[in-house]
Amino acid sequence: MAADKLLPAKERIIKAAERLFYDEGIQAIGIDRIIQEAGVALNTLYKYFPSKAVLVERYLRDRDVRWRKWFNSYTRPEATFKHNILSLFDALNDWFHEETFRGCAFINAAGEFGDTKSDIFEISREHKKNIYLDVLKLCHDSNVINPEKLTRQVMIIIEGAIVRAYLNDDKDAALWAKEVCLLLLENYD
Amino acid sequence: MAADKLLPAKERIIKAAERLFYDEGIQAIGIDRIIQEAGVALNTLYKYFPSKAVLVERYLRDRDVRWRKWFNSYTRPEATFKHNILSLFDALNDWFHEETFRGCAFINAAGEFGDTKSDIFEISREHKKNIYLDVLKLCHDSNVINPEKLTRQVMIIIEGAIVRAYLNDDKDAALWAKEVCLLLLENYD
DNA sequence: TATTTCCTAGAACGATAGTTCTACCAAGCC
DNA sequence: GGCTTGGTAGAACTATCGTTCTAGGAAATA
Repeated sequence: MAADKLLPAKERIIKAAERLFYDEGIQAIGIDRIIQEAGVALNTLYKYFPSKAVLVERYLRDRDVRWRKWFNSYTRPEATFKHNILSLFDALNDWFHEETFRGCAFINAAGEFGDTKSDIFEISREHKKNIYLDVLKLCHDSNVINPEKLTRQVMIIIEGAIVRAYLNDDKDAALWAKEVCLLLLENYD
Repeated sequence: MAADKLLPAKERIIKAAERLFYDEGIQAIGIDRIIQEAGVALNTLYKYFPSKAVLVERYLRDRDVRWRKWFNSYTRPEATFKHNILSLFDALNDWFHEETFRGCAFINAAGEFGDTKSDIFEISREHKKNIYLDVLKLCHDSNVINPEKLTRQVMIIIEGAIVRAYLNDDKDAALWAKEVCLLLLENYD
């Protein structure tokens, strides 16, 4: 409907799909809703994306890159690894308070399709692994004995905060999580 | 197909629906699959459940009760609250190592439907709140100053472990989580 | 024997949604 | 002018799926 007519059609499709998929779920959104929201013809969509599945993949892969880029932007190379890890919870806190927050797109996608649609599930797994690796890189800069273990525990706190913020509507979950993480970082052997 | 013919039809339907919904997702399972798995006729299903939505609700409500009953069975009234809370992670550890583990049914359901199908989303929210209240009750038996805050933080660790165990295939997530929780309990003001 | 209850088998309806097809328009370029 | 490119509009095909309908069987009860 009210899509920016300035962008080329393909970009408008991607933008519309992303918003709708995240807001209302992948299976809940039909092609019709997407072309309506993007303001393009049905033919145009199928010209750029041969099937809905391809568009969904594109949505997830794009979001993986963009989300992590945004997430990591809260860290700085010159800061201590403790400071950087704690900063991630500031990112979460900002996210949770956004009007558009509707949980983790990948947890939701995995919930929609499970192992059955293995493509989508695998992308979700990769996303989670990618975040893990990003955090692991932060820990590697420290003199922590077991960075893998620490990263796993940090990731547990991060994922838990996301779920709580969404399903328990606890928008301050990042604050409580940050406290726990601080405790973890200070008491780490 | 190979359903116990001993149980009455309604029970077989519930059992089949539960297994299929949890294993493959709610939207992924059609009525046909359920009646096939339960070994009942289509008419029989519609006799007991006027619509799929009703059956889904039944599935979720039943699972909420059963899951929490199982979860709480790891605690004992005579034990200290610290011991009881840590025992919850033993429960999670057992769960994660089950062959049938496929994450939290309610996180998955919420991911499938989002706020759109508000009934299902609300049941998922209630489930999460119920667990929170169960844990809060454990904390109330202690002399902790701020039991609500502690409970929130414990819940973050629990939810995080579940997500990690599922989406990162980290079956030992409960062990790392238990360590974090121990740290939290020992350093609590 | 008649009747009710519980169940089965399978066709059929109706809506939705992904996908394809036909027809057409406007702009830029050779 | 003719051709390609990129787009629109909308009908139509196809499959799936939730749901309803018809017909009938088997066992218990009156």
